[in-house]
Amino acid sequence: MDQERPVKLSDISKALNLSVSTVSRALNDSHEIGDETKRIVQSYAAKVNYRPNLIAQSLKEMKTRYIAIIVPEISNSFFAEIVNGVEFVANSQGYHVVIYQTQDSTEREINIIRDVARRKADGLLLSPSTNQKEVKEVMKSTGAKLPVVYFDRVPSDNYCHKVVCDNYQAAFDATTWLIKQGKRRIAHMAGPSGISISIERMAGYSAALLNAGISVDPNLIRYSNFLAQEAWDNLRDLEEKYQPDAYFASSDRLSFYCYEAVQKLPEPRASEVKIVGFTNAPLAHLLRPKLSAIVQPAFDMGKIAAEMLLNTITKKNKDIEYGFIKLPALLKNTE
Amino acid sequence: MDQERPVKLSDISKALNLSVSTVSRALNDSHEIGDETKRIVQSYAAKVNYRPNLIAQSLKEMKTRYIAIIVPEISNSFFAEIVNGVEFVANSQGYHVVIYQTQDSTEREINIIRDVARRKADGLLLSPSTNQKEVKEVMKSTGAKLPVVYFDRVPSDNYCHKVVCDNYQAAFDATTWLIKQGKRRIAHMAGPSGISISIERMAGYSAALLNAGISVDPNLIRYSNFLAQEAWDNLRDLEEKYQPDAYFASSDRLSFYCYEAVQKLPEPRASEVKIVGFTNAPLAHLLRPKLSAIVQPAFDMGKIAAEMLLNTITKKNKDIEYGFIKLPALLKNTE
DNA sequence: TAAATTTACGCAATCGTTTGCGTAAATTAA
DNA sequence: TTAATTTACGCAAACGATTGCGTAAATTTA
Repeated sequence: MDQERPVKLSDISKALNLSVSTVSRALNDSHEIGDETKRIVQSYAAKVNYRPNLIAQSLKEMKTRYIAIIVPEISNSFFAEIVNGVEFVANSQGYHVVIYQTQDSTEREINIIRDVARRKADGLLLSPSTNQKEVKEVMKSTGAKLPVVYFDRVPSDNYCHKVVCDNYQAAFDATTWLIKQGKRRIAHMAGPSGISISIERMAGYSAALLNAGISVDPNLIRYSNFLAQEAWDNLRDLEEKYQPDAYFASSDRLSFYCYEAVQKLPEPRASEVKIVGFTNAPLAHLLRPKLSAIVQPAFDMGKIAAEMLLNTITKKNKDIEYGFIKLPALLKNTE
Repeated sequence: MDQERPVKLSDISKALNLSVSTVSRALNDSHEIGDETKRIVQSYAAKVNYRPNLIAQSLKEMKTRYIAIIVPEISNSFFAEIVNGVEFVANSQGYHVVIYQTQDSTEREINIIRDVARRKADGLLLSPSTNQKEVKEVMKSTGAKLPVVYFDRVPSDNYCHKVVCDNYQAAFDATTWLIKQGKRRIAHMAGPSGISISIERMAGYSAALLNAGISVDPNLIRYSNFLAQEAWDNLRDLEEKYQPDAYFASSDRLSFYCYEAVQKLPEPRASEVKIVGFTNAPLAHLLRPKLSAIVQPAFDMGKIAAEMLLNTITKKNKDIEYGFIKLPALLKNTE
């Protein structure tokens, strides 16, 4: 039953003295093939372990039955959980998921999008590190009609599918909690300015301060891109000049940079400065002193994003209706 | 320059009054096309943003220019780093990497291997959660001649490409270090029995004990599969009955289960029991008390595995020469 | 019983490329 | 000047599957 090369339809057709088209239809259980013939073909195909060549199928049908997801990095637990949610839904509907990493490089991101288009993925889940306009340009220039669902970092307009968590509320809650702990000089380690998550988290942070009668001090707000050096420089500068009594960190990485920097401070500051940050890392709750965490419902975000994408892929009526889902994020590990 | 659907060769050929074959050859810089024609075709193709359809190319050439990597889970830093190493090499050679997760399910693993074969990946990097024999069976039944490089968990025979770290030495060093810390009742939390890494790490652990004149106590050795519950049960049982003074954990997950279990113990045990475990998690070094870590050179393992795979893919002479690379792993975070 | 319909299959085009082969025209060699 | 070669292109098959259409034979209908 083993063979040297994959069995194809014409192998079966020759062996059974049937035409290729009959074999194809028999395997696809077409009504225009006799029951007896079907039985013969199907059992023979099973015996020789026939598997349709997916490339040929894809070329014919102009469908690949796979969706792509582009994330900054897979080792980030937040994105890993999203991927898991996506796979959960996609696999259950017979789709495969191809994961791409941009490592937060615009160049890589654009190349990947081009490649996804050329390989004719049926859809794309995207959390762009890049300028939104540029992404849409690239997408258009491929000429592909590639359905896209944005998640986490999303465009500001309403002409696209989006899945996010309630960044504003989460940032508000986190900052408010720090204030309740008696903190007043709360630094905000923000991600790159200009992208949706940074803007919303900043807004929540500011609102919480103002709500508590604390004015927003621009000196305590630092934007960092994805390079570790920039974050470290910001942290050192903050410690030297302003000595905040708490940090609110806007991403997984920034949370850990903050945590590490604070732990290196001399006591008693090291154990007095409180930190709360966005993170889905399962190890975070093992840290002492605690790193309080805003945990996003990443798995669900992935599930929902995949469902939206597959819906638009398989939809018959072409009138698009853009979806915008916002899920709550929870503050955890606050003793 | 934008268009509604992707431009294909025949679009260009019509627009320029040339045959499709001439256009194809011109774009591929064939010597049998005049310089002037080439210039015209290439500039027009650039103008209309022509990108070859990779599915059609793949079907024609029976090559897809992508390789697959199958890992238990991507959120595990060890595997994430391996993937990064693989992508580093593969991308530089024009290959794309498709990542699959088995979540340590045999069923998923087999389905994925089948799918990889059907989609005609040019090669496969595999760290099987599954019975080796079964994996080879499945591979054979697809009829695909799919080059494979195993990494981390590898078959015992020498008729395949393998990349591993020196598990024996690392386990020996880790155990020896614990002994030097004055520990005698060192428990070993091992992974599933029967797979290469478990066997080798167990051997290193035993050798270190014997080397120090300590007999190996089977009660202190616990095999756990990938389910958290099993590990927790083992840990509770160990604590109730034997109260080891140190733990040597054989994987990322087991390390953290151990760490968490120990931290929950009443003092002074919680701070006296020492733990050393295999982990590549960047957060591990932030833990206090320390979690000493055996760090595998995951990025390099990924690079080497990808190089081996791409070599066998692109090799002209068909006589296979199997490679077996073993890299050292380092004990870190031991103050 | 003749006509209409259904059943069960084969032929050939198609998806978008690549490539072996054929062939005029242009060039070189004899 | 004629023959041999090279240049520069087009035709058509191929990769492996799906599918519209055509058509004998079998069945049903009038």
